[in-house]
Amino acid sequence: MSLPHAILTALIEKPSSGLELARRFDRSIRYFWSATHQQIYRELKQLEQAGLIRARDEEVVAQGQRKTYEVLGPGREELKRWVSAAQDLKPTRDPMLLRVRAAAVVGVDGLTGELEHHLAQHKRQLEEYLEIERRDFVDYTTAETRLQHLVLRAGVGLETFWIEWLTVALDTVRDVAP
Amino acid sequence: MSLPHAILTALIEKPSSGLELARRFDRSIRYFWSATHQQIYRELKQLEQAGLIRARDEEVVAQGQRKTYEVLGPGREELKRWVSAAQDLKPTRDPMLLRVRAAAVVGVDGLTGELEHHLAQHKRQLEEYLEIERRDFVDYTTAETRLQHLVLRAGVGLETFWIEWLTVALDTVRDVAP
DNA sequence: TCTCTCATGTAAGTCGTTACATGATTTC
DNA sequence: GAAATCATGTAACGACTTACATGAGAGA
Repeated sequence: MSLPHAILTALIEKPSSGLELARRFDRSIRYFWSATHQQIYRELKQLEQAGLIRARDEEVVAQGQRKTYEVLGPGREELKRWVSAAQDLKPTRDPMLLRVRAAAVVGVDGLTGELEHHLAQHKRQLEEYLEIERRDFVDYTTAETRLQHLVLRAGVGLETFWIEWLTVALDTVRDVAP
Repeated sequence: MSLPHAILTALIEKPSSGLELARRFDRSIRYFWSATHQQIYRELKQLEQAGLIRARDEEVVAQGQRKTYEVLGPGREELKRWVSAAQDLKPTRDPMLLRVRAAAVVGVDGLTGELEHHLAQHKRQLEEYLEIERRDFVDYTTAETRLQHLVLRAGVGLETFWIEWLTVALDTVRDVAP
C-alpha cells in the first residue's frame, strides 16, 4: 500500500500530470520507490475516486489531454496518518543472494560475470547519488532538506555496502573455482 | 522468476514435502527469499508438471498425504542455467525511506516510534545472524560452506547498515521536531 | 468422541509487468 | 502532410497476500 502514498508525496511536492509524475519517479523517486506510468495512471484514478486528489482542469475530458492533479485535504491527512502508522519490515527477496546460495549446490560456473555486472551497476548508482549530494545538498538547513538528505544517505550507504560485498564475493567465487 | 529456483535449491540441499519446505523457508531461506506455503504448493505443482522435480511416493494420491519431492536432472540443469543468466538489478522499493520522504512534506509526527520499532527489529535480526555464524560457521573449508557464509555476511552487513542509518535518522528526526 | 496438529489445497483479490492502443501536438 | 513525440489509457498476465477448506492422524 505504498504507491498511493508515494504519489501523494510527489503531488504535494509539486502538482503534476500523470506523465510528469512518471518522469519524476524515473528521475528521482525510483531511488526508493519505482513505478511505471501504467501503475501511476491506475492509481491516480483510484485516488481521485477516493477524494484524496483532484484534477485541476476538470473541463478537459478529451483523451490525450493533460490533467494536472493536486492533493486535497483528506489526501494530506491520509499521508500524515500513514507516516506514523505501525508497519512491519517487509520480507527480504534478493535474487543475487539466492543465486549464490544456489551456486553453493550446483557450482559457480558463470557467476563471476554476473557479480561483475552487478558491481558495475552499483558503482554507477553510487556515483549518481554522490553527484546529487554535491549538487543539491551543500549548505542547507531546513527540516525538509535534512530529511531528504537522510534518504539519500541511505542510498549511499546501501550502494557502498553492496560494492564491498560484491568485491568480497568475487574474491571468494574466484577462489573456490579457479 | 526466483521462487522456483529457491525451491530447486532447497530440494537439492534436502528432498522435502511442501510443509517441510515451508518450514525451512521460514527458518532460514526467508533471510534472502521469503515464501508462504500457498506459494510453495502452487510452485511445486508447476515444477512437477514441467518435469523438473517429482514426488517420490507416487502411489500416495489421497489428500492430506505427505509427498516428498526430489529434483530431477532437468531441474538441476535449469538451476545451473539460472545461476549464470544475465539479470538486471530489480528496482528498489523501501517503504521506510518513502515515509521519511513523506515526513519531509507533511511533518515527522509519530515517526520516531516507527523508527525505534524498526531499529529494534533490525537489532534482533542481526543478533540472529551472528548467532547462526557462531554456531554453523566456525572452522569450515568447503566451497559450499564458504558460499553459504558469504550469503550470511550479506545479511550481517545489511542489518548493520540499517541499524546505523536508523540511529542517525532518529537523531535527525528528534532534532527537527523536538 | 473431541480437539489439536499435520499436510495439502482452493479462492479471491491486490500489486506489478509487459505489450499494445489512441488521440493531440509539434517538427520537418 | 508525414513522422515523431506527448499524454493518457486498456488488456492480459504473473507474483504475492490473505482467508478459508479439507482430510488424516494423535492424544486427551
